[in-house]
Amino acid sequence: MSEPSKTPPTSKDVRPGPGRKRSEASRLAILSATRELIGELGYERLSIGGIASRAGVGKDTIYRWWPSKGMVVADAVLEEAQPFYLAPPARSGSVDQDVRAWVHALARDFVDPVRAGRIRAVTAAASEDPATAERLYERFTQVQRTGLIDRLRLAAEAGEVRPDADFGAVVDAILGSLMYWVTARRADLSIASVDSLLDVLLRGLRVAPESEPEPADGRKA
Amino acid sequence: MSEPSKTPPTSKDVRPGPGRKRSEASRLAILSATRELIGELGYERLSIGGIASRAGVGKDTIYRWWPSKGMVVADAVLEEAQPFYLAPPARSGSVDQDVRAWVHALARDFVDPVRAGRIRAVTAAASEDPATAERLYERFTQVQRTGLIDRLRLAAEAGEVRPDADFGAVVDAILGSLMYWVTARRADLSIASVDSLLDVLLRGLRVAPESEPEPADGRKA
Amino acid sequence: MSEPSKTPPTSKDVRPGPGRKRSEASRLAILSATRELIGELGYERLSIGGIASRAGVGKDTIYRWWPSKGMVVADAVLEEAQPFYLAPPARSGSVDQDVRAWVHALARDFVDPVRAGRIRAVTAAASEDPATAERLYERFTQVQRTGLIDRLRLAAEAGEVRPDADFGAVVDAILGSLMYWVTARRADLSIASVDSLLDVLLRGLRVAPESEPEPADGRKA
Amino acid sequence: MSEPSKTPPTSKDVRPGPGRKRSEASRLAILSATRELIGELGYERLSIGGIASRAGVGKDTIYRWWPSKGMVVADAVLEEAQPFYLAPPARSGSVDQDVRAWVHALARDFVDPVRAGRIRAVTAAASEDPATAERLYERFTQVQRTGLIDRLRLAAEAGEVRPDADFGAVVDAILGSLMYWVTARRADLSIASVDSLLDVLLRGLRVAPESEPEPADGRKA
DNA sequence: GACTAACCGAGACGGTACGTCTTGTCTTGGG
DNA sequence: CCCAAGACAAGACGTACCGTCTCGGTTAGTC
Repeated sequence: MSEPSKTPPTSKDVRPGPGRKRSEASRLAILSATRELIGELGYERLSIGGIASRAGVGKDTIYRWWPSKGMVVADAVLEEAQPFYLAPPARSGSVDQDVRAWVHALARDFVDPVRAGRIRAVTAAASEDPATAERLYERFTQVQRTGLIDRLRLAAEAGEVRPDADFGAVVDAILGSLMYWVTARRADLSIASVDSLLDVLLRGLRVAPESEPEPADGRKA
Repeated sequence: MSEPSKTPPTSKDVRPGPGRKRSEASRLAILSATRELIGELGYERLSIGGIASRAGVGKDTIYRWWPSKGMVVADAVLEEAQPFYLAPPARSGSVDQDVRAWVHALARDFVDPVRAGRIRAVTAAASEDPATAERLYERFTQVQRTGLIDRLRLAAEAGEVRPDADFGAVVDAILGSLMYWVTARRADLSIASVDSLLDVLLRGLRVAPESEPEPADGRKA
Repeated sequence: MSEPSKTPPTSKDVRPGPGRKRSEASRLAILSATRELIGELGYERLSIGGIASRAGVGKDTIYRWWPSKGMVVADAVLEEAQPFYLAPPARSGSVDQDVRAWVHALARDFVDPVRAGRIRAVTAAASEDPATAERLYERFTQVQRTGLIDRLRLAAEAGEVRPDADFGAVVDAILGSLMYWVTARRADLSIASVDSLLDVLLRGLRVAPESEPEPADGRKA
Repeated sequence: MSEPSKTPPTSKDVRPGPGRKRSEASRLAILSATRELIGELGYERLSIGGIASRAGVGKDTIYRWWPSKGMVVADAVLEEAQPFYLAPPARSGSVDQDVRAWVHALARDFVDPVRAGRIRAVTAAASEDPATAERLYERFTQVQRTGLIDRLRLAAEAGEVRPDADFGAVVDAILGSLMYWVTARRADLSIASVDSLLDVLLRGLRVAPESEPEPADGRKA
């Protein structure tokens, strides 16, 4: 979940060669110090020097393995990310049940102040460095997005939801809402609101009970 | 749209007193230079000194009137924000038409690279300074949010949409999606996706055609 | 002792014309505030803004009448300089008595901590601004120097001291010693040391008791 | 003549420890740039940033090793101070010859415009910062003072000069005069004046040729 | 008694320098 | 070759003053 990002020793391309091996202790100390300092200072006031000093590590050891502060933060947060929401939703029941259960689990995590702080840190990191954004998207967002989309597609095949909806847009609305609540609105992310949004979305996705003639009016494209 | 932020001369509480008056030319030069530099450098590489130098202004003149880089950016962007999406959606037709028209207009703005860059800048500013976040929320997000919510409430009174939905959550899903697309996903915000999301949401909000028995299953709270 | 230095209303060249007259109250407040702040902060940490604020005066009122911080300090100190050492030494006795009495009076002033602080301030002012140095030399040092030299010349005419000595050099040694003690050596200026120096100098100036054959050896030029 | 002033590695108290060593090249570049800028701008208009920029060095490298502008100037000037006047006067002849030779050498240095400029700079530095004054006194003035006093004391033992004079006061008059000429009087320091002062002082120090009864009159203490 | 010019307080202005902080690189000595 | 320590060049930070420039408001004269 956080191998060297700069020179990833992908399998065999690096000869074991002479020289001291990378210190796992240092790597862990750096990521752990980073998580601590995110909690104490937030992303902006975090500094590479501060992490090195807290971790009892030379600054160069950080620069040797990570290209930027954002990447360190990304790895630090990813390392402790809960595994359950990197797994796709269950397929054992109705879409409603499965999606709701999965989103609830994620939302509960977002509600925790420590986790929310890390989400904000990681968001700030992404917003100032495209490479970090890319990494986070690949390793975090995309996994969730794909999992949810696939579950919806399965439901479509099962005839539970309309097959012609843009599932990507729907999933983005769910994940975007959560992000929006912990970053932009900084407010009370309530489980009730999440639930209510899911109500509307799932109802909107449901196959028309009869021959409802299309949304009809107001469509642009 | 960008009166002094530090000592807002709220109506009459500031006597015209002695001393040179604030230079409107400087204020405009600062905000204009800020917008230019956001486009050229992005928020992170923007510096107070750089703004001052580009604007032909002393750094103190910036620090005298704004408490942080974020606030300068907020004012710079707010000053040129289009007025139409600070106005509420029209009430002249179906909810579908009115909401769609309003969201389209906003989305078209988000698609413009210059505007999108400013949105990202303003988002970064908000994510590193709560005071800036607060200002932006008050002056930008809240206005839009309230406008949309009120339009939905009106529709509820008119029997167009279900009155028991959490309109706040729905609106946050719309605005959150847009934010999410220009910041986190950094991807192609397509009008088609926006439209598709609106389809699902509006359909989900529509009053049940008959005695649909409630979402029923999977509800948590 | 401290008329306007910038635009000295030398007699008649300025028509009395209409317009408000210079405020004597402001002038006094400025010089007085300057003396206070010299005591509290020393010359280096003194600022024009600080003087203006302490004096309850606009900065421009200072800049209108004085060209530099050094000049304000010069005037502030000159205004309260004791008159006795701006008068020449008495001519009522032996050179020894007259010179010693005059130098004692001056030295006693230099020993006072407040006065010594002002001397140091004025010295710093002179060392950073030639115009201030010039003004202080004219109004302070030169007066003393000329007075002492004249007294020694009178003694030479009276046959009390050797007429071929360089009285300027001797007087500079006296005044230079005092300056040196309060500025460079920052040490204990003791009246005893002054006395001892005067012993040596006056003895060295005394006419040779008999046909002493000249210093003879070691002369360079 | 200019080891680190902040953390002087006095012999063994600093373990050689890990970490990059202080760059001698930077140290020399800083002191050399300082001397250049003293000549071009004078002490007052000298700035740390200017020194750093001229030396091709970061500001921090200056602040790391010197506590103030004054100290940098002190080290810069001390480093190129001529060694001869930090050595005591010769003891190879009459006091007259030895003292005169030594003072001439010093005075010739003071006459040189570049050296005089440095003396003025160092004086200004001392006058605005006690710590700098202390350092300069220890490393420069005190050495000269002690050397001269010792030579006079030796002469006293040899019966060349009166043993009861305050040699400190006499030496201060010599050194003070020189300082006074280059700083306060800003005037023509002429070798002739120095010589004349030495005439008077040395004559005044000479043992009374016969039973001269004491200065007698006018003595205070 | 109005006019008018200069002075005054206040304080904003464009600048320069400050001393601190952080960045990313380089160097040293030890493992 | 890795690592901790830490010096280095670069440059942004926010503060303090500089000396200049409006602002209204206040005094004197002169019409």
